[in-house]
Amino acid sequence: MQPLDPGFFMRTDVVNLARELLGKILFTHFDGVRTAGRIVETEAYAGINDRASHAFGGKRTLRTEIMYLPGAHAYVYLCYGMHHLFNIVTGPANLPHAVLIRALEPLEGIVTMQQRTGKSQWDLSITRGPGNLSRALGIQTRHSGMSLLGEQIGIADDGYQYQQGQMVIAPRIGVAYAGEDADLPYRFYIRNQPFVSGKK
DNA sequence: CGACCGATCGTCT
DNA sequence: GACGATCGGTCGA
Repeated sequence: MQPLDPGFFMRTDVVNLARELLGKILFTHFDGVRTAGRIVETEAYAGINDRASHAFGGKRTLRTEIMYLPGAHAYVYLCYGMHHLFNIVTGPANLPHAVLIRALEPLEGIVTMQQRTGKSQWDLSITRGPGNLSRALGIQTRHSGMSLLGEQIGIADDGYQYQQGQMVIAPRIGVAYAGEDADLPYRFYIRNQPFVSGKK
């Protein structure tokens, strides 16, 4: 178990990067409590030329300014008024690329995850879907802009690697508003992995 | 199964 | 004032 090379987050090929994040570990360490899970589903958001990206057209607002930070920062925003969606900012400063983490296989702190999500029994939905996994790991919009190279939130590598044949490439979910870009093959997930979101 | 719907609120126009 | 990078429930076939 070791942190990723910081240079990994500075790469400009966000789509490849999203695929390579499959199998890595997302962890949080808040108030002495650690929770972690293996990333099994991601989506790439390719900056100013991607109609599905909050930074499309070079849009800069108080919220999206975080996307323009250099790589290895968290971009967290509130969706539908209730879900905190966690993204990894990638690339150099002022290249607003990001990878949305959509699902995890729980690894550590499962009891804490159940407490945070209010689930009394084992349930696949605990880290299935971007809103659910953020709740399980305690990630909120107040963490937007936080470094992923510190103690509290980060990406780790335990050497586990999925085979190419286990990875599925697909269009992103919930971006119909993006016109043609809604069909871009920017979603990556592990075949037959029960925590992967989406229908069936 | 699939389609639809309500919850809920920060952000931007 | 409108709108979501969602989720979980309901309803009908």
